[in-house]
Amino acid sequence: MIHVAQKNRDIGVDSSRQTESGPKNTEQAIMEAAEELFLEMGYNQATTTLIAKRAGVTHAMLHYYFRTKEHVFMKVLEKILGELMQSFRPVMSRDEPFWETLEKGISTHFDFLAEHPRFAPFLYDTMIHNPELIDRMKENFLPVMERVFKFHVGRIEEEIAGGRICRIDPVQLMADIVTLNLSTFLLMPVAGKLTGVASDALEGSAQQTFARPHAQTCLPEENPFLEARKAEIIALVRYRLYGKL
Amino acid sequence: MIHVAQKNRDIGVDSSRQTESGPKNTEQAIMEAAEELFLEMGYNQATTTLIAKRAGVTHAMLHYYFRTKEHVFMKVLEKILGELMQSFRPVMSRDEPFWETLEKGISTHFDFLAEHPRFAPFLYDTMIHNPELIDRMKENFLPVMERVFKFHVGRIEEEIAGGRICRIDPVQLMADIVTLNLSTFLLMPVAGKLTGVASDALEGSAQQTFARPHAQTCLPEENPFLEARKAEIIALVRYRLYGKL
DNA sequence: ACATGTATTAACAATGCTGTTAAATAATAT
DNA sequence: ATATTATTTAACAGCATTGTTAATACATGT
Repeated sequence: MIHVAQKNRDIGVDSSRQTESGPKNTEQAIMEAAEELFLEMGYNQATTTLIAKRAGVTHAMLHYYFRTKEHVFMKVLEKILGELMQSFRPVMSRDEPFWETLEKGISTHFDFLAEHPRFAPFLYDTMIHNPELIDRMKENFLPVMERVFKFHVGRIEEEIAGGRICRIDPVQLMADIVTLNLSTFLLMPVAGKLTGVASDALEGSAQQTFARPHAQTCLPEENPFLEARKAEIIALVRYRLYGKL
Repeated sequence: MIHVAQKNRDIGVDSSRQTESGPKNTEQAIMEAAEELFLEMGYNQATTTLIAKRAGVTHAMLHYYFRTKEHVFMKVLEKILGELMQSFRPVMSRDEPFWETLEKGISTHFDFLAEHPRFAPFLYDTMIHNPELIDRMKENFLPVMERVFKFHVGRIEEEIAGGRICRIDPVQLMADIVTLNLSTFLLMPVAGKLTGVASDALEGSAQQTFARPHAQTCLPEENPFLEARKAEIIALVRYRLYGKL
């Protein structure tokens, strides 16, 4: 195997002004391999040796560029959470009607998870097995999430006060939305195993988890199951708020 | 430390006719410690050395009674899944009206997860990181789960055909129910970390995960949050089926 | 050409994990 | 009492993992 960094050095690649994707210098090759493997297998299972191997680099290089496994992980997590935070920027408009905003919020959340199908399992796994790693990241991304959350809770409360939707605990409704969206990518792949039935409906769609490493994105528009699932989640919330028994 | 088996042998305890709970003979002490640790930390993190230590037994004893770590795990999993299957027995009556049956199904599912709060995280974790262990158990418990699932799908289809509920994909509805219930115990503890808000609402309730090992049960009746959550999930499904926009 | 800092390699140290084994100890049957 | 079987211990083998290090190759400026 020709090691990336060596190869690039041979052909005189300047690592500081790369534009295309794909492995460039050793450090970046390690970062990319690490992101893949951490998302595929979680922190504990993704060994530094494996990461180095996928990066096409000797194992010692990882410890040369990033002192420890934790340092690699923090860099990777930082990158992913940055993308997450960005995706929520356009949802915070007070100019739109309530339902349009809420639907856009649900949809945006769902779409982000669809575009990063391994993010939900990865995050959950990390919180369970390595909560200290998440805690150390909190300061950076928690305030953003909290602002989004409170924005929607506030708007729900306004609508209830105005009698335009049914009385409901806003936190419960947010819990409904968040868990339904996350579950689509967290539990559905596994649900088939439990029921023996849903697996047909899920075929080739949300079926990627840690166990199915290499599916990178799955957009609802291109995937009938995800499209249907997203519509169902929005329907659930709409009936809950506007349906009359 | 006085080792259980030794101690019990000293005082002449007959392991075959024990009735009370708590460690009896060495084998049972290992089983109980293993169940605790597997549920707390998952298969990979629960080392045989740790299990033996908690059982108050030397590490070699574990390999004497159960040849391998896998054998211990299979025994434990068998026990837990047995309890799961039992809990679903009373839900399969065709004599009740549709909504009563469905509500009972939702409630039973929710209550089982509430009584075994670490079961959902544990099962999910095992399916992600050690799917082969689950697969080997499939024959025993999958048919039961599948029968329950198909029973409800069938009844939903009948109700739709009779025009008594709105038209909806039964699999989607089942997905809603299963994921909402599971999520309560799978994602809620973690949701607080993400939003920074829900954590107040969850205080001291579903807050136990792998990270909070020692909470054994949490019944909805004794826990305002869980009671509210269960009611909300049932409400969601009811509005979805019977609500008019 | 040479000096200097950077990148890379291979080998190793330390730790922790699963599983084994030989010997010791206790219980039980005869 | 003695032989036999079941239980327990301590030590160890083998492996994987994280992280280190000493030596080497390369790049670049002078």
